[in-house]
Amino acid sequence: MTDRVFARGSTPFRNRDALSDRYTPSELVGRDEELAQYKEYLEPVVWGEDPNNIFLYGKTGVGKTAATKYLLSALEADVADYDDTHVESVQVNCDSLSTSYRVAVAIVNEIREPHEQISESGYSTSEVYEMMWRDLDAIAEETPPDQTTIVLLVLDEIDHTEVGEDSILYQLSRAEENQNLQRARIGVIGISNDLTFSDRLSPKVNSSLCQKKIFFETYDANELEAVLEQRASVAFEDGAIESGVLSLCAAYGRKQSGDAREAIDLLRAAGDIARSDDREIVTEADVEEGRARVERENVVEGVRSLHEHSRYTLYALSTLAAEGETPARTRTVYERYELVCDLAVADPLTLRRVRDFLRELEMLGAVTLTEQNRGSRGGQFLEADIRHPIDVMVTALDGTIDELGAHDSIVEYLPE
DNA sequence: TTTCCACAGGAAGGTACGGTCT
DNA sequence: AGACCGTACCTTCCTGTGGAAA
Repeated sequence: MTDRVFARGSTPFRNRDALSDRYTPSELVGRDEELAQYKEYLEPVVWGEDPNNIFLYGKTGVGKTAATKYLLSALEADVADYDDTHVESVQVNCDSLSTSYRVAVAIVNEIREPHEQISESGYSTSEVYEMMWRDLDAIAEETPPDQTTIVLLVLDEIDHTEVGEDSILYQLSRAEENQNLQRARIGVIGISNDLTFSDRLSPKVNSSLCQKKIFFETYDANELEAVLEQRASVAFEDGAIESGVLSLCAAYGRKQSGDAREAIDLLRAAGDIARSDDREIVTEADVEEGRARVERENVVEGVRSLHEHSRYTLYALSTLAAEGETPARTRTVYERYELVCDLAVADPLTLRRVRDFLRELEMLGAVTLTEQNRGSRGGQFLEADIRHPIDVMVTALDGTIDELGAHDSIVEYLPE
């Protein structure tokens, strides 16, 4: 009777979802100045006037997206009380949308119903732009003719998109002069984690899209702790958090350049550890363990979604590490990589390509690369090493190792 | 100060693929 | 079916780099 697999035991959580990405707190802590300014810039919308284009910038996890969600939902709700104006927001995250074409497709698909979605290829760029304008205008068509329709287009992580002439940002900045829209009035809210992004824009686009700029200051230690306290008070039972836990998470967030999201993720991971241990109290030790676990999980998850040959590269480097041959220069890694390709019965790609893989793996946090320079007796080169213990790499690479067989050097690290 | 090493990584161009349109 | 489109993924070529040595 008692040997069930799942059971609810002790938990420190009251509402764990309050620590999720999707959760919008009822009040934003420590962002008073930014919110006041933001609100002022949105004011014309309340009056049914032409909206400002607004540009938010600041490091990751400092509340830009949260502030936007919070203010826009309030704005949409409050303007609904005035029957001469209708506000609607269209939100698109440009992460992984590196081309204008894809951003435009994403905007169209965001507006359209699921059964009318368009595919990500096949059209010309100008066709997609036309669809975009038509769809934006269509939002206004649905409202009574005497109503002013304002569409706020939120482009989150806008710094991931291209910026050249004819780019989507250029198109958006000229919507008015080109009379692309008949009825709808559009305001663009750009959100960037890259502080220098607006410098990359042409002066024309810059002055139009970055009409009103708001800089989101990095959270200082106090603000960060206040943010955590607020979330924790919703997420955890009273007294479930040992003193010191929050400041430890906050310190970690500070280290990640004031990133509240990282700090919150860490707090959640610590809570998860306590819960899986069937405890009601979260300790500082849980935070430490959570930190290691979060980092590992990111790597393991990341590696799974990598390109096949990128994993071969990591496999090659891991075997070198197991033999104590790291740090190893790119050339050495490449030679081992060629052996791995032999195992895989695959043609090896070029050295140039493997260099790209190594950089990619570095971004993921799986690999460290160090620049070396031995002058005229060796020149410049990179040295690579794995960033986590070999057994973590073996876990991350399990599918690949199953497929290719284990290299002698790593056999001892394989799970039973 | 100049030379030189050994590579890093940008640029350009090719191919294959999954799409749409007529 | 066949013309076109945008993109992922490669290769090839080549310029730039920074410190040790002369």
